[in-house]
Amino acid sequence: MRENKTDRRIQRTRRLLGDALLALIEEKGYAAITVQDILDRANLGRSTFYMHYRDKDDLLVSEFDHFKELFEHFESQPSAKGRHLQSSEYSPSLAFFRHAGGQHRLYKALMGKRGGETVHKLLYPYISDLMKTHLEKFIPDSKNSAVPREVAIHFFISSFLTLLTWWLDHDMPYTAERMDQIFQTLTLSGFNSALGIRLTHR
Amino acid sequence: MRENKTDRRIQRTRRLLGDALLALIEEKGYAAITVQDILDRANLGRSTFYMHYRDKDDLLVSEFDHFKELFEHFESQPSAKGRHLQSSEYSPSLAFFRHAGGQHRLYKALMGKRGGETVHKLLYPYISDLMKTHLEKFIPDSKNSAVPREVAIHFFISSFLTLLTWWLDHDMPYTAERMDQIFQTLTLSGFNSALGIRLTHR
DNA sequence: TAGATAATGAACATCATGTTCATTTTCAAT
DNA sequence: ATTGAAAATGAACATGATGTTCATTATCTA
Repeated sequence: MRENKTDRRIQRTRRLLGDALLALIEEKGYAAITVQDILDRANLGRSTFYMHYRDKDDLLVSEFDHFKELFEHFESQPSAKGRHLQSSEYSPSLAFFRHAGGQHRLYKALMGKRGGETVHKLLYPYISDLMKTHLEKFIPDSKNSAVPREVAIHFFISSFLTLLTWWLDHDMPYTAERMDQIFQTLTLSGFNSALGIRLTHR
Repeated sequence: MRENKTDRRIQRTRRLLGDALLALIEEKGYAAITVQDILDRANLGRSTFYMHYRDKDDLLVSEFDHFKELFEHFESQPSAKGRHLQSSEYSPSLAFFRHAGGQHRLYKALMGKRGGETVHKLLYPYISDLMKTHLEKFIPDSKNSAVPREVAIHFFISSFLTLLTWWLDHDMPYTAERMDQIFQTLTLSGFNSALGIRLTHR
């Protein structure tokens, strides 16, 4: 079958472009990268790029999609490395920290400082959805909490992203487990007193 | 004296450019703005812009400097509106929330989502310095805290910026005092258990 | 009124973007 | 091995933003 081979050829080109992008993000930051930089790095012709992607952002988005696939695959391993998926104790934050530990390069390029705004605009809603689903279980409907529910959730998600980014930008000086524990220590009691609930703090 | 008049003329031009920039940031976000946009909005000639600023970023930085001047002036009013400067209870976060309330436009353009990365790179160190000075007083040297001091401080400052940004982007649905209280509720207990100290929570 | 300084806008060189197209490479099918 | 379809190529091009230059005009002080 031709299709398989052709696909492989296309995938190879795309991977070259994606790898070049990731490497360049680490070197000079996303904003400073030009399409020509990517082409030079990947040793590909100009029109090749536009054959696969609309523009620089489109390539970045496809790298982000790649990250999502990897993460979701990682998550779907029932208990591969992770005894972290036992229903009641499942914590999306720990899953992210763990996965990031194994996918240093991709995570650092996308979520580190040098990744830039575009990624953040994709990342926030993605993590937000995951966390919200998780949090919904714990948050009561109480109207008279000390802090508006919306603000507390935003705080919680932003704190996680802040710490993940910090960790990656500092070359992961602590284990994923320690980072998650730090995250929980910093946010959980505030989150609890804000909403008048108690999340289990492992 | 000639200087006064000339200065006034220059200042007028600069203000036109700055105002145009701020308005455009609110409309389309900093990244999407072109120098020509600013010129059209301000009704000025192309070369006039480059007579005053090196590039778009230079103009933005000067707006940021303007913000700092305003804030420092606001802070130096011994007790203008604020009984918020009584030494022991002084809180930089409340000062910011209050000042932002009175300078909605400038703050929203600079610190809101649409302000972009450049401002954040200026803003973080600025707020960081202010807060650190404030925090130093409370943080002991203890080496065996639950969370590395560096991480806790980063968390604290980032949380503040996150909430300030959220507040501005949502058109300040709460008073400055309420926002500061929210900020303290969300962060202080975590910060305390992280470092094993107790900040006074007004 | 004269002299100095600021503002102007047209023209220009440079650079990145995204498109087009004729040509070449690659590979599966025969 | 040959062929034909899909993919890769790179030169050429149009467009639009950037930042500079300069001769001219406007503005204000002395």
